Amino acid sequence: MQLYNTLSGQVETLAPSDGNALRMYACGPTVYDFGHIGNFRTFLQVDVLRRAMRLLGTQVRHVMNITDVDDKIIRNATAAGMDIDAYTRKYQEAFFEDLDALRVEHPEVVARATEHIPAMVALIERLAAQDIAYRAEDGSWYFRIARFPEYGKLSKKDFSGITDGARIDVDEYEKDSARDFALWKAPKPGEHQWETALGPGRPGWHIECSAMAMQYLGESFDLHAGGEDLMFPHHENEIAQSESATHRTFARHWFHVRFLLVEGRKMSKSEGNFYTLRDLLLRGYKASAIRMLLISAPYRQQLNFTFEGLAAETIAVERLRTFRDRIAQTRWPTRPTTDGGASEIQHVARETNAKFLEALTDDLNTARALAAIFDMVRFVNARGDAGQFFASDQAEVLDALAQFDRVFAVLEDHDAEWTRFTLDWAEREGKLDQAAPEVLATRGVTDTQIQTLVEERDQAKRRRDFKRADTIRNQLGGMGILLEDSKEGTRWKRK
RNA sequence: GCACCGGUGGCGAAGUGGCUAACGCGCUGGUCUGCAAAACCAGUAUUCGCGGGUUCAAUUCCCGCCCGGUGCUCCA
Repeated sequence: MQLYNTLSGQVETLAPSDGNALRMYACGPTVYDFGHIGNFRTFLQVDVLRRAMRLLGTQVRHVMNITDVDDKIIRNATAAGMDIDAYTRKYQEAFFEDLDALRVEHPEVVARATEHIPAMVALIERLAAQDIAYRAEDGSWYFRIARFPEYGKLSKKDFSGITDGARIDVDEYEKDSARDFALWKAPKPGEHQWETALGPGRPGWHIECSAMAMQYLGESFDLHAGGEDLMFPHHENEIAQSESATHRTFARHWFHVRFLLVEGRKMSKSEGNFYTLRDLLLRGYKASAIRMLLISAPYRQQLNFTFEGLAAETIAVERLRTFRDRIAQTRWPTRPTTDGGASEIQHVARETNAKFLEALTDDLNTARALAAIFDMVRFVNARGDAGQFFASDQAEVLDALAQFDRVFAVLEDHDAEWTRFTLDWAEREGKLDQAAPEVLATRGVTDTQIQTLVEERDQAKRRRDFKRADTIRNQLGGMGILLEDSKEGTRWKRK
């Protein structure tokens, strides 16, 4: 795997340093609200990376944190009159449901900040022992940036002008240098706090990732991932804390996912283009199409998320599924002459596999990987139409699709389940009015009902009662069902 | 303002110092079909934000400008 490393600014080989599992840490969500598509682009790209590594035969030990205590959580929980645990639990559950809907593999370890306070305290004490961490008058602890000359090496910033000792009161905390960042925050009245050797309070934001990453992956590990915004200050601070404490390289490889645009603009609530996954599912977009769109452009590219694009990916996913079904379900003829060698189609399937892997290992070029698959689809479909596809070709083509799907994970159709799940959720939350009418129309329709109508139409077709057959097709169409007649019978799918 | 990314057809996007500028979607025409759907075939950017430069040759390298994004203390 050749992967761009933010730290070096170069594309480098990514491999486990110890020859075993790739040890990777990815910054997870702050659970104060439902995840939006921007969050999920990052989680999906990390998913593509870990799936690609596994496809290459590398095991992965992936740790993800859940930030379940921070300013926003405290603010929102207080406003809701809730304990922070009760408040964050809801969003944690929702987060994992959303990951499942998007078929994002769960990390091997999920680490909650509130469950790792002792590890954070120990790390701060380790820094305090070197006088790198210091306690301010109010009881907060800060990291002395002047003691870490390499500060800025990840984000390529020059902080050499930072002077130590100048007392600047930039906010309500007192610190020695304006750039010094909080390791531990003294409690404010009524706030959730922990009694520790450092005094009462709660952790600063950055310390959790350092402490938990090192707890589960060791002081030095292979890869650290996150959204591009986290590069500074979050990741820079993690490096400073960790490397000051251990005098070892924290993470060797840094993976940052570029932000997406929505309809050509940055996504923000004030722009009115801010979407959670659930918003999109309620509008009738399929989870698989959302996954496909968010991973179709390479992670270093600023993807422009549009509804037109989402509709396009819905169709693209459908085309791949239709192709897979066609190859798998058709009774293909036996190859007339067998010279023992691989057929042209078998060659194409193998070449597709090779191109697919080559694209992925080239800095996760998902766009090129997809192009390889679609080239095969077009070629094989054409041969199939021409009667030049044989039963002996089936396995290798399906193999290529399977390999593709180990990374892209869009061929299995769980879309209707997740739409139904989201509708049930919306009903409980009193948000059903946000669902698109077409989505609501499909809601009560069961597979059995559809099957009955499909059979009735087939019978009508057999007695050449096309008027009746078309009536039923229209009826099904109104229920969001699309029919496909073929020699093997009638297939249906939800739009 | 400073730093770093990016601007490729109707939309999303790959890519390269010189071969017909991938792929997906859309659109137009055709084949197939009871009609559709699916699938296939053909067509759909003389051109890669704008201006200048380097070069035998630039979309690809350099400079300037315009536009978008990110960071500059807690937003994936």
